[in-house]
Amino acid sequence: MLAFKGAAVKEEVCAADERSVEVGKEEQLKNTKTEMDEVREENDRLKTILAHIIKEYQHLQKQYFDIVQQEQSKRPLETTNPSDVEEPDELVSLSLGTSSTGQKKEDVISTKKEREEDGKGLTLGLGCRFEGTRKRSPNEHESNLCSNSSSEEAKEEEPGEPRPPTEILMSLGTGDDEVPQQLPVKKARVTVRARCDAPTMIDGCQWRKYGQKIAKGNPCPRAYYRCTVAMGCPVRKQVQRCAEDMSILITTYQGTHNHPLPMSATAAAAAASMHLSGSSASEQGMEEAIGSLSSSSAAITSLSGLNFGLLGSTLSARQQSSYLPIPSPSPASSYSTITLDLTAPPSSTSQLSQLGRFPWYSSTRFNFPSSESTVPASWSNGYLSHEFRAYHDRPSQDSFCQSILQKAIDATTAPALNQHPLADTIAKAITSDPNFQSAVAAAVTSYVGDHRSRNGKEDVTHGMKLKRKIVPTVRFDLYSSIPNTNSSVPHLPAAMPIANACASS
DNA sequence: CGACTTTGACCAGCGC
DNA sequence: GCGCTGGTCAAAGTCG
Repeated sequence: MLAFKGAAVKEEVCAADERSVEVGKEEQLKNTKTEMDEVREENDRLKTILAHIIKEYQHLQKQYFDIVQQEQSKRPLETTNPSDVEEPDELVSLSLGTSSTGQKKEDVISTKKEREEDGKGLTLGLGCRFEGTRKRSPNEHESNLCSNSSSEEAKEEEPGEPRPPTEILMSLGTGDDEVPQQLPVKKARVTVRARCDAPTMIDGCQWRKYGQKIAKGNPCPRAYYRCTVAMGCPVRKQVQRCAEDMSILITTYQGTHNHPLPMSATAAAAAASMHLSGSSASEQGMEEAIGSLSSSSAAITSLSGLNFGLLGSTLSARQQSSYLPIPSPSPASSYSTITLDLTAPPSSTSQLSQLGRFPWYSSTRFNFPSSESTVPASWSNGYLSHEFRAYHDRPSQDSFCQSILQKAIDATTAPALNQHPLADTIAKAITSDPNFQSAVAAAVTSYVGDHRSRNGKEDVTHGMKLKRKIVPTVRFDLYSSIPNTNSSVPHLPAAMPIANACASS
């Protein structure tokens, strides 16, 4: 009897176990389904983003052709009136860097050629203009983010041969891939410092090593890589370990991608743009320049690159070569270097307290508890998914990131004593993702590439070179759209609030 | 065998 | 003009 009872109890226990197992399986199934749904939603969202990007691209292309046509129709007049070439009104309206004539007044010794360069500054000339608040040497004049275009053109251009705005416009954002046309130029560079054990950071692009050299002041060899994603892509990167801390990998990007970025890198760009856009960049004149552009969606979306560029220029205005605790690759060079320091130890408000001194630098100086920046397969879609979900998990992404930006900006403008624990907390939260370093790195590549023209290739069909400066558009689209979890439609207007947030500084 | 890396040579820019 | 340095080239070597 007892034995029977015992058997019955056993059976009950077994049944209970089976039920619990079934329940567990059901829950697992449920979770899996939920995850699948999330992935599906995310996929849809990405599709929407892609569609939007394409749409924007087409829109910009159309606008560009319109401008080309307009310029072509005006060309005869311009050839008879060289003064127009020096300061083309339309360039001013389109130029992010020529809106201020005050700058030219400051350049007492500016020659005609220099003025021509100013006229050519256009989008990348942004930095030039905002650096106008200080005196610059001729060298410095080239050494900023705008130098990509302006200095290149200055060298490409034969002195005394002012180009009509059309040509100037065409050559803007010139791709470095146009080797035959380009002499060695001074370019904006972006340096990323990150703790990384791998020889190089995985940033979504393919790189081929083409050289290695021992640089002065650093026993660690510097490796030279070029982008091999597309044939003739001019983007280069230098990788070197920090002499003081071998675990820190210093990656310097320069050049312009002449191809669409891999999705992973593009996505990373979006992720990082969120951070990079949030610095103290906006100045009044900048806003005005932006305003002259903001009549089109292209202009709006250009804010991204604009903003970024401005960040760099703002930075360079205060600190050429910005924050470089390591020996600068080329002290004598007039490169404008933006440094993203991703190596800061976890801490404290003290970092934000530095914002006032190094707005750009500090705005990107978030903590990365994980020292591993190389994430195997991190740039697969899986990573993408992870990355986005990480953002999505946060409520109201826009307000979230804007809050961060705003806080960072507040910290920038506030005295060091007036610190923002909230901002710090948020900064820590958003950067707690171990993949973020790679995200920023990829963003940098993206930026370096996007900063000027993505399609620097010659458009033979028009018998002229099409050098468009539209890529920041794409990146900003991503920026403004990806973080949004609630809306499947990229909400471009988000660009403006963000820009405003920057402007608020 | 092709792609990639290594490494010495070469070139250009800069300072003196 | 010379030397130093960074950056790039290209031949040779390596790897899968």
